[in-house]
Amino acid sequence: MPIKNNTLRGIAIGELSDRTGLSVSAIRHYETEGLVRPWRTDAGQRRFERADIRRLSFVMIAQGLGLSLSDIRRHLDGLPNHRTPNTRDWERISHAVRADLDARIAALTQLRDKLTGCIGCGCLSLDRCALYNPNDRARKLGQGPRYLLGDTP
Amino acid sequence: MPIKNNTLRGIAIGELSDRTGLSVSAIRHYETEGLVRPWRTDAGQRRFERADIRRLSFVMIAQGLGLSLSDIRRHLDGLPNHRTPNTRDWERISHAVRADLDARIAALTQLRDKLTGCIGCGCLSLDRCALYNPNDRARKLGQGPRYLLGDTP
DNA sequence: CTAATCCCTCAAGTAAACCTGAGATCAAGA
DNA sequence: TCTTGATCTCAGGTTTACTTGAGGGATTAG
Repeated sequence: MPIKNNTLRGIAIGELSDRTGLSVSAIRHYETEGLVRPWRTDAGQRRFERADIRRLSFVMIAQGLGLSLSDIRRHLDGLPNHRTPNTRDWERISHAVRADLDARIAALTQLRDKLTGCIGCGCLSLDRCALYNPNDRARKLGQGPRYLLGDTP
Repeated sequence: MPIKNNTLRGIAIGELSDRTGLSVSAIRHYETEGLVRPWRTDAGQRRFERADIRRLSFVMIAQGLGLSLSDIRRHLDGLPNHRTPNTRDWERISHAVRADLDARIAALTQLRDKLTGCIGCGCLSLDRCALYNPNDRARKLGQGPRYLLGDTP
């Protein structure tokens, strides 16, 4: 049976997986993306801290809100490095996430209103439709998939 | 110089590219995705119709609104097959797109309000945060990237 | 007729966010 | 000590929406 509740020796990746519901591979991926920074045992195994559970919870929540991992990393970088983040710290970055969300909702609402105005006007043609604005459309950021809404590179 | 305005012989892909602003490769890709269905010359070259310009405009607009190609194909399937779509047809599918948008805005707004409620409550932990609802989070649709907002498979 | 375009079909690459082995090591209970 | 079960790394696959390049016909102006 795996080790449980061993705070002093740190939390192993499997246990963290159990506690967060994230897969082991996802957690490893988050490490390579800089979202968590576990220390290593002499043998090279990852050990996490209790605070990382909340960190990963934030990642999951922010993803549910539609943020990309790089967005999330950017937000997490707002946390203190050399002490465990407290409630106020989390509050601060949550406010920042809310601002992101507000902006995306506003942009989407604006587009919807344009579309509503266009329906029935015989529009939807390239030459005069307000919706077809090259600058408004998702810009090409190199290749790969476009950011669906409010593209954030 | 390329052929222009040859409606009888159909529009070649290069001209369609010039008229829509889409790249040739993008148009070919849209064909493989079933968004346009050009006929072929004896030699196998694609020929498009005038109505395809509007069709592609719709694709571009809908993409700007954040719809995926499969979403768009689903909408385009609502157009008549054996005659050129008229204004009323386009109106109808535009309404459907609007409904999609409304739903996404509503979902996003609801999430934002939950987040707002959570800020300052010392929340953001897996056990009691309203934001962490496994069913609300982007579901795993096989692998690949998650749909950023209101995932639509 | 020929050079200059245009077009065609694959195959493979790109970015994001992981998953799935393969082959090897580590840790802990019996 | 030995045998599971957990971990490790690294390579390669998946999806979406295309792009780029290779190798080879098709069209047309001159």
